[in-house]
Amino acid sequence: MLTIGKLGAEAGVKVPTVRYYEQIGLLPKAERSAGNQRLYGRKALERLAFIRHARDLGFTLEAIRDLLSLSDRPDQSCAAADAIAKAQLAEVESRLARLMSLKAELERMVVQCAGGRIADCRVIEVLGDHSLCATDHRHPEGEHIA
Amino acid sequence: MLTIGKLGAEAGVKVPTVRYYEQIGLLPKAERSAGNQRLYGRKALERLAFIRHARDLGFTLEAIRDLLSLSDRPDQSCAAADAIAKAQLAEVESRLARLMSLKAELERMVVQCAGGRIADCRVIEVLGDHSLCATDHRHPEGEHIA
DNA sequence: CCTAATGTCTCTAGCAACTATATGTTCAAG
DNA sequence: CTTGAACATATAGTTGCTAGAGACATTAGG
Repeated sequence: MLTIGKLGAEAGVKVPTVRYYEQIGLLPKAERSAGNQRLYGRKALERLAFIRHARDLGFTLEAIRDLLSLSDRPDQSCAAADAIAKAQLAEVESRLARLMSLKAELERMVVQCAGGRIADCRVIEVLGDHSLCATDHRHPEGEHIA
Repeated sequence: MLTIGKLGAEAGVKVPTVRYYEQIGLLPKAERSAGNQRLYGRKALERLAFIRHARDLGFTLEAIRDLLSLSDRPDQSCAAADAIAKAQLAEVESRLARLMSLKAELERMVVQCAGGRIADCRVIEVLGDHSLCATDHRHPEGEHIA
């Protein structure tokens, strides 16, 4: 049996985060020792590693909640899990596309800064006037990049 | 003079967000009409557009605060603005790199899902076992992608 | 066996950057 | 002159944690 600290270290998750996951119901309530400390077995470690890994991949906790509830019922079709992963992939792709154009714009901003005065600063100038953009970053619905 | 709604529409920023920016001091306190409604001129619109655009580029409000205070004193060197933009560029590049490897992994996850049962689901399997990753996404310091 | 250090417990509050909700006031159109 | 949209304030909620306070548990050293 692992204490919360060992568990966190094994899974690469901080202790308060583990408690937080329990609090919001992503992890089941842990067994307790005689002295009221949380104790975890191998199953909890696997579940936490799953969560950690999915977070790394950019899944939201809500998506992870869905994936976990799917994997808790292993005899159903994998279509739902596939759909979640595909949605995640689509989101990653769109973030990628946006970031690439941002990178291009930032590079344009940065090149010409050779110590001039602010008044001539390309950075400030570009930021002040959207029409100088090469690409169009308008968002459909208040969506901002993270 | 524009009311807050027109201003927001012009700049592509929602009304509560404009008020929020005023509250945290990114925008100066607006003039008020006889009936206590905020009124904005062209300068405020430009400042808001600047903020909006910088947010689109992924700058934090703190970075934007710095950029704004730089542009308020236009006779200094543009080195500081350049540094902020370069830091932003570096961050964008690192996000890009991570996202590209995530994309690859998600694609690997998704391909093999042809309606099998959850028990054999590649999505769940890959998420459950980090060792199946082609690439290594471990973070140096608890840093998670947004 | 005792002590000191570390680890754990709960609870609350804070972070970014907004967004939503509730309740009330002002303004412009018909 | 009335109605309804747009405005005002204030508070609380969102996501995914992180940090702090103050008290109890456990473990390693002497």
